[in-house]
Amino acid sequence: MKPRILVVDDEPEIIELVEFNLKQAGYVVTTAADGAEALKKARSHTPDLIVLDVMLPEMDGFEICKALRLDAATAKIPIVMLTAKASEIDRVLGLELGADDYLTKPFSPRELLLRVKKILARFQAEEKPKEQLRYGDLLIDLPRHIASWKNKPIELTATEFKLLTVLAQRAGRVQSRDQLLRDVWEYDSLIDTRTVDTHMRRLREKIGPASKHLDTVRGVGYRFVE
Amino acid sequence: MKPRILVVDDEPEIIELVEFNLKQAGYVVTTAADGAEALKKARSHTPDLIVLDVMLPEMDGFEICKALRLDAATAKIPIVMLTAKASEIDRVLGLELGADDYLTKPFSPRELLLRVKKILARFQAEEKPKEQLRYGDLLIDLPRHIASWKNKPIELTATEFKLLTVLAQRAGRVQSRDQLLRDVWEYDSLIDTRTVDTHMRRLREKIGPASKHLDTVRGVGYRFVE
DNA sequence: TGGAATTGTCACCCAATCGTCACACGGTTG
DNA sequence: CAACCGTGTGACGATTGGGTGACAATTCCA
Repeated sequence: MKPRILVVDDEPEIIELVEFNLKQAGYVVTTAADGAEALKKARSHTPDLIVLDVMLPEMDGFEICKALRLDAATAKIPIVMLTAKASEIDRVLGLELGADDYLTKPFSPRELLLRVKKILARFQAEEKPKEQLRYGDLLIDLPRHIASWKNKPIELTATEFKLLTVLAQRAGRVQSRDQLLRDVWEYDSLIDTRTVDTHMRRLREKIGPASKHLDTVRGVGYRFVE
Repeated sequence: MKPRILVVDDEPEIIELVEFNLKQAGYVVTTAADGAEALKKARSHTPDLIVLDVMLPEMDGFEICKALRLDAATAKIPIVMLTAKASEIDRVLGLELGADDYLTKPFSPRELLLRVKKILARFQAEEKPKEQLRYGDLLIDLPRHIASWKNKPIELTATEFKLLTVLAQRAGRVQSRDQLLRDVWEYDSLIDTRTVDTHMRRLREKIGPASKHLDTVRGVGYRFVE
């Protein structure tokens, strides 16, 4: 699963440069041009890391950083700040803002990649994602990529498995179709299709009795219930 | 409601000084002289903030800090560290320990008060948009998209749920029909319909006894009362 | 290369849900 | 006391959202 990175900058050239290099390196990149957009996307996409320029119109990087830290949904996302002045560094890394790393402009793409990689490694090591999810007779084994019901394996395709996994990992919480399209399909969806529904149907067929875990919440999305 | 502060130090004079000043400033103060006592009181009192000396016999401040962070019951309590050496500051504030602020000894009471006040303000601001709303026996769980009365789930449609949510989030304040149309239906219309009324009726029917929370304010709109 | 498996999209259908209306009710006003 | 206004209520037709089957495109794999 590729790490997702949100890049926040108002200068299109910088965005392009950063986006290109990060994508090249195998990350999934979203971008935002201002504070409001950044906060919104940080909330909805829950990226694994945020690259944040200090110099922004309206709401500056400091404020965005603070706002991100205050929201439980985004508080733990590591932040790399892009700053023009060396004098800002203390503030950036300090208590008040708590960014996780910084780069002074101009910076080399290689350098950025190094930092990003380092930080992601640190944070990934920190949180050990569960390798197995068990709900009653349903067992989902992430590394083996196997789901089973009463110890009998269920044949699932890659997409179906991922869909089930994403839902199970957020057990209890309703996931909108948009969210699922993003997290399972890595679309930046604006399109309206029945794709999610169809896959839910196939998934339900295949997992048979275990489909009691898969709730439809009309008008909202789907939910995995325990 | 006065914020509660736990002060941990082994020197009686310091304790006395700090306690006096904090009480003077309107805080409720508890004290602890060693690590074991500190952890115990942090657990049982769940203070809003902890003032923690680094230099302690047996278990030092670093260890206490770590222990506090590891226990879910105390992990989120902000900590102000008292430290003798400037060289320790990095470690205190760093990822490993994650204290929220520090003071180097000797410090002035005024300074301590300032820090405490600042941090408490920050954490109060953090009172984020809640994920759950509870009013007596009525529970509204936003991410799960479930409302329940005395732990028994209430079947609500998407619109009804949103209506209830919007009213509950603005509990106490009257919402006009126009406001509700905007916030729940995302209409920008000035049209005059009985839509809101009808949905209020359906909502009241479904939530049964909990409808005592839903007031009609004649000529104005509706209000959620606690 | 060719057949099988997988995937995304579409058209259709049905039930749940929604918005609206006509009317009933009750408090308010003159 | 009667007209009036605002809200509650019951009913109904329209709309919507999601399940379903089918199909073509794509990928996979031998």
